[in-house]
Amino acid sequence: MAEPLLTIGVFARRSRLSIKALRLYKRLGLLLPAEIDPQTGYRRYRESQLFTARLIVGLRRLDMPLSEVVRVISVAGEVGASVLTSYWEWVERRLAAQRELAEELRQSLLWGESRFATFDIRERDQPEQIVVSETCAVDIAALTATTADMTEQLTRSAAAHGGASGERFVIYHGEVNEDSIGPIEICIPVTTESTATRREPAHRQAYVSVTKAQFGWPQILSAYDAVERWIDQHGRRRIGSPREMYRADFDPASAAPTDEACDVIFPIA
Amino acid sequence: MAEPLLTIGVFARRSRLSIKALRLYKRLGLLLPAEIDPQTGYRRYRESQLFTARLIVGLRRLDMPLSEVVRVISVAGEVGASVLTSYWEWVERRLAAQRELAEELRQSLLWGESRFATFDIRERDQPEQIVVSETCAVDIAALTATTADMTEQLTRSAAAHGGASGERFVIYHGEVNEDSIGPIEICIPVTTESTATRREPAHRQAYVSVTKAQFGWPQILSAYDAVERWIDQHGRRRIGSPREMYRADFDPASAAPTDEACDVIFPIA
DNA sequence: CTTGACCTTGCCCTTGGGGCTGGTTGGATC
DNA sequence: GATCCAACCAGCCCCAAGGGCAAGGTCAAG
Repeated sequence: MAEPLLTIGVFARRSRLSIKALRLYKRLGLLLPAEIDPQTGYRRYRESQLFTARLIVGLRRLDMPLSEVVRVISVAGEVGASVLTSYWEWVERRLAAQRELAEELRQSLLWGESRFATFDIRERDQPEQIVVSETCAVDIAALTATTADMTEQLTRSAAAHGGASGERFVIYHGEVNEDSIGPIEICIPVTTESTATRREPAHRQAYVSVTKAQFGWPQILSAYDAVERWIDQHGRRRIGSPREMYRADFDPASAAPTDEACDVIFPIA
Repeated sequence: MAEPLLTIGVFARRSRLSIKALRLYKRLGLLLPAEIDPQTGYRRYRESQLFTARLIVGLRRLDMPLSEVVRVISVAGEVGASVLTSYWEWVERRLAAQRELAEELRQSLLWGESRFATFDIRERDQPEQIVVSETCAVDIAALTATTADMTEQLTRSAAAHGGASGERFVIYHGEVNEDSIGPIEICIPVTTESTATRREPAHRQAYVSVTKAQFGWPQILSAYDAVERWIDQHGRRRIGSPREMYRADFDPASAAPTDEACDVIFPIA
């Protein structure tokens, strides 16, 4: 016997989707009515479609975008479950980062701008360096993984050039903002020159040391800003892209929030 | 000496807000330029406004709506921090609920519709009851708290009418959906009639017991649906609003997932 | 036959901007 | 003084994921 067909109103009530949503999902091909009366345009749904509809309700309550919902329901079963799992892991990662940021912002609100004053900007001369380097463009999500990868590669490369002779640094040639990072160049100083190395010219630099607590995104922007402000106020002039030099002995996992993680550096005239 | 004014471009770069966002925030009164050239319309920002701008960047990264961001930055300091804190608590609460739901959905994807078949729908006669009751409309977020509140009130009221003579139940007179709940009526059966009581007439009812695991939102909808389907398929007819009757011995904190939490009930003809 | 509930499409609204266009302006150079 | 380009302005349409409403067609009960 044929499954009874439900009108859109009944289907909406029983699925807890709105009629508007059902029409949208039909347009998007997400949940197609079992049949559409060619005369009247009335939609009819099968009762068995309620399962899919409820699944969509649930996934939307997780704020999963419809484009991803499509992927889950079109390949239901284990594959769909794995899409859901990886989406949820993404949500949890994002939330963990936001949670840290929320705490930072709370402190910032309580202490006001005083945090800005605590930066201790200095200047120094940086002699010429021979470096092995690699340039790439990544977004902020992939930043950590990519730099780790590239650092490992470069460390091997450095070994072939007399070994690292200083601490690695990253030059941010392009704009660094929330969802895209201009080209970045990872450099490791080495002792021996070759065709695989380049010379980073000597220059004077203004810099500040930032702690692990100040190192995250976007907290570190305050450090950049403090240095830029210092440069303005002290009549210096920027002459190159900013860079970050990492402490070799810094381990994000074990470091205390007040341990120094890196220097934020601007070359100046 | 006067603070130097920054053009919108410079201010955007240093705050990491987009020019588009800055223009929007001006329209909304969220972050007003220090001055606007009456001839050219060029905006100029004070350097000190960078602090606010960065705060906004951070709050937006927490997905805080601009309407709430306004509240934080307009009352910065402790009050702003408390707005942030309560927003963040809301986020965490929401995420905790979503996390549970995600796990439910994962199971659902893996097991398919088989979960539907496990409902054991029955019918029974419900004799007339004398009840003390209270009706209100709440949204789903306040549902738990409100019902707890009202239950407490009614329990006291019931004590004045001979004490509770049965298990409390809630009649859902209106549509129950994600962000609004039609009027709900909380009822406690009592022994003694008075002007504060009403009679709930005798009727036959179809019902199913749901476990703690099925009790959450929107999982419980499957139970409602199973009963409705049963009613259709067995030629019965609904004659009233659905209700949930809670087990007196059910404690959400200590119950196992398979413990029965309540009955989902539809009066039938 | 009428009434009211239900259904259709279509248009504009939301949030927080992004993208693009066309028209000024500012500062530097020729 | 002329030119040139980068920066700036306002204004328009676009996104997701629908909500609200209007104008009109359909269905079933009384």
